[in-house]
Amino acid sequence: MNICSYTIGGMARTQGSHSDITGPRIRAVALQLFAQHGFAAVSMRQIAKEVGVQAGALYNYTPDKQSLLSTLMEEHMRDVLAAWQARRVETAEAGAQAQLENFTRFHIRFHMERPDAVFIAYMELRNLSEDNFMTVEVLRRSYETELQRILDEGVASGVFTVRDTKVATLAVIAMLNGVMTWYRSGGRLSLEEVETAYWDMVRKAVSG
Amino acid sequence: MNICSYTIGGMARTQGSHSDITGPRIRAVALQLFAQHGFAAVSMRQIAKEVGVQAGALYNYTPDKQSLLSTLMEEHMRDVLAAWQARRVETAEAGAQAQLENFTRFHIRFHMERPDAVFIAYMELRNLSEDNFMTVEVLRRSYETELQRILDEGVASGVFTVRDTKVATLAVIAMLNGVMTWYRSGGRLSLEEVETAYWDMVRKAVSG
DNA sequence: GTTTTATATGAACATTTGTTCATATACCAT
DNA sequence: ATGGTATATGAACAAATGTTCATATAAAAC
Repeated sequence: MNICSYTIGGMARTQGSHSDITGPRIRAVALQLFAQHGFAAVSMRQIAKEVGVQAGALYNYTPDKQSLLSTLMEEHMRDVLAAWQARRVETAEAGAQAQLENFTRFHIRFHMERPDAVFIAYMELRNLSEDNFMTVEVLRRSYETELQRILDEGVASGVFTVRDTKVATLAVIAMLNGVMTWYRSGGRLSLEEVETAYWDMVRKAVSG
Repeated sequence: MNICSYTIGGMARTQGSHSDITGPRIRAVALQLFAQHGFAAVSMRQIAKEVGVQAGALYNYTPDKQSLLSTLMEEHMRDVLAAWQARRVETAEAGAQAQLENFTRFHIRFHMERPDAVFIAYMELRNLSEDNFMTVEVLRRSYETELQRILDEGVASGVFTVRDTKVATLAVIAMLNGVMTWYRSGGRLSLEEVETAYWDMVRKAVSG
C-alpha cells in the first residue's frame, strides 16, 4: 500500500551497527587523522569515510568537531595520570633516584605506545575553547607536578643538585617527549636501549 | 565619453603600494597567523585582511598557499644555519665544552627571538609537499649535525661521556626547544638565567 | 509478533575555501 | 607630458566545509 517510498539502497540503520563499536571507532579514526594531518585539516567527512559511515552519523557521538578533539585530549591526559598513579606505587617507598628512573622509563614507554595521542595533546591545544583548554592544562600540570615532586624530594635529600626544579621538570619532560619525534621500532635501537640512554642523561643532568 | 565605467571606490593599485613593503608584510602576517592558529586553520582572506589588502593580491607574492608556508620554513632554517655559522667562529679554536656552551646559549637565545618561526618549523612539516619537506629536513639535519660534531669531538677528547651522540644530539635539542613552550619575558627568570640553567643541565647530561 | 528505541542515511543549508582574471590605477623612466 | 610596468581591486568559480533534519531501518524489549 505504500506506493511512494521505494527504498532503492539501504538508507537507514545498518546491520550490526552498535554505538559500543561505532563510538570507539570514530574516536580512534579521528585520533589518527588529527595526528597525521592536524585538526583543522581533517574534515568530518574524511573521518566518516574512514569509519565507513556518513558524516551525519558522527553527530550521534559528538555535539561538534571541537568536542571530538577535546574528548580525545582529556581522555589521553586522564590515561597518562591513571597509568602513572598505578606505576608510581612500585617505587613509592624508594629513594628519589629510583623514583626518577621509574618515572623516566614509564614516560618513554607509555608515550611511545600512543604517539598519536601525545602529538595531539601537545600540538592541538590552540584549537580548544578556553574551557576545554583549561581542563587539559590542569591535567597536564598535575602530571608535571608528579615529576617536580620527585625532584624536590631528591634535592631535599641531597641526591639531586638542581637550582630550579620547575625549570628542570619542564626540561626533562621536553627531552623525553623528543623521543617520539624520531624513534621508530625496528630501528637501530630497541626501546629498552632508548630508555636506558635517556635515563642516563636525565640522571646526570639532575645530579651533582 | 566613457559612460559605463563609473568607478565608485578605488579599485586598483593603491597609493604607496610597493612590493618591497607588501611582500615582507605578507610573510610576517602569515608567520604569525600560522603559528597562532595553524596552517590549515588560516585562510588567505584572513592573511589579506591583516595585511590590509584583498586576497587576490597575495598571489602576486606566492603561487599558492603552501608555497607561502614552505618559504617561511626554509627562510627560518637558513637563518638559523647562517646565524650559527657566524657565531660558531667565536669558539672555533676552543675545546668541546666551550663549543657546547656556545651552541646551547646560541640556540636558546636565537630561537627565543623567533618563537613563531620555530613553532611553525617544527609543527607544520606535515603540511609540506614531499619536495618541500625534504628541503627543510635537509637543513634541519645539517643544523643537528653541528651539535653532533661538537659532541663527537668532546667524546674523542674525553671531556664528554655519551654512549650515543646521535641520541644525545636529539635529546639536547628537544630539551632546549622546550624552553619556547613556557618561557615568557618578564617572568620569574631572565633569559640569561634560563640560558645558564639549561647550560648547567646540558653540561652535566653529557659529562661523566 | 508488536512496539519502542537506537542507529544510520542522504539530502539540504549557508558559509567558507583557494585560486583566477579582467581591469584599474599608481609609480617610474623617458 | 607620455607611455610602460608594477601593484592592487573586486567579482567570479567550483569545491569543500560543519551541521541539521526528516526519515528509514535494525535491534532490543515486551
